[in-house]
Amino acid sequence: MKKKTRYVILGLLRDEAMTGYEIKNCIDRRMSFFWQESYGQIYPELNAMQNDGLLDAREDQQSGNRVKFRYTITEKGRQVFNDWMTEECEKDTVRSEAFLKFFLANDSNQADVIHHLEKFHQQNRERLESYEMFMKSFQGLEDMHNHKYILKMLELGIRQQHLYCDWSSDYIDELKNND
Amino acid sequence: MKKKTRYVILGLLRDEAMTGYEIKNCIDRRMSFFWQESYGQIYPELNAMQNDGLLDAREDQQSGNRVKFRYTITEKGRQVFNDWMTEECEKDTVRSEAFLKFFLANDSNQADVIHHLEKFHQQNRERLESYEMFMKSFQGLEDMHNHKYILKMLELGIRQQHLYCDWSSDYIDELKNND
DNA sequence: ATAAGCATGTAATAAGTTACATGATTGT
DNA sequence: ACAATCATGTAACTTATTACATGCTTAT
Repeated sequence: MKKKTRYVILGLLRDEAMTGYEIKNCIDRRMSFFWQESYGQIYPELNAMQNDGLLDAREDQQSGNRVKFRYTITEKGRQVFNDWMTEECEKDTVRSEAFLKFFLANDSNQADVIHHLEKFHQQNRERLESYEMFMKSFQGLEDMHNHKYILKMLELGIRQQHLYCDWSSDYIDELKNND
Repeated sequence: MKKKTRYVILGLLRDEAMTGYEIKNCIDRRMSFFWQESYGQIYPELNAMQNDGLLDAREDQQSGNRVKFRYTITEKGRQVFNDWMTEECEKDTVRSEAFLKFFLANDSNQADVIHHLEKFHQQNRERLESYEMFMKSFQGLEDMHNHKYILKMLELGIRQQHLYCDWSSDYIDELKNND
């Protein structure tokens, strides 16, 4: 898959100016169930995008000789984002080691499968809770309409987490009662 | 994520001897919702694994000067696979361009979102059908028990596809009725 | 004071895709 | 005859992760 780092950045900056660190954080906290980016992708890309005129950087001088950059999207940046929105989507790339193990297991691996299922269940419950908190943070907001698209994705994320939790918890019971 | 190519291969070869081409095919048809591998990963890895004594190759001489290799797992290969089964799972890596667009959209992209949702719905319906066919191919088999683990994953895959289809179809209706 | 989190960046390494090259077999 | 699918492999390229380096700010 072609790298999409610049579109994620552009998409997030449409709403508010952000630093590279905040961008990374936002992706990790809110988008982790369908996307990830590392600092090694984000920081060089921010510089390249500024170079291409897609972003403006506001330099926040902190005390000492350290600098902090808060980026804003330019008109050209909005254009590039909207052009990408129009393009066809490439196929997903997914790699889940847990699913791989679940799929390839046989009876000789039952104990390992139960262990991985328990971990899987716990992680998905935690993620579910964090999505529900994020969802609640929207409740009561005036400009709910502006967040319609995020909310719809969040709804899907929550339903997916429910599915994963239910499935793994039933599966654990089945395997344990089989002995 | 560390590459897992050898474990996928090992896992598939535990059940039956396969060629590299068949391995790729199997991953594409049955495991695509949580895993993918390309020929550029599979063929070099098969040679490395043979070198490491994890596989034996049976050379199927075809007419002409072409050769075809059917691989079998060795005892050492089974050991390596079982050791991996015991290891903790790394975090998933997922990249879905469609989800990214759904999440980052706003009203100015509504038409694009509807288009991508329709494509998304269609692709997921097709995938659902192919999983249901694969599921049916197990029905009536004597050794159902041996496929318990695959069936459980298939069940999850089918439920996930249902969720994606239902969600996207509702979402399309919502967006269309909003005009 | 000190730990956790905020903040930016690069270089080395690893992983993964794609295009290319080749040719056999099977079904229509 | 022709197309689709079976079949193997490599080289060039792109993408992504990780470890390292540095130092500020905020809350306890």
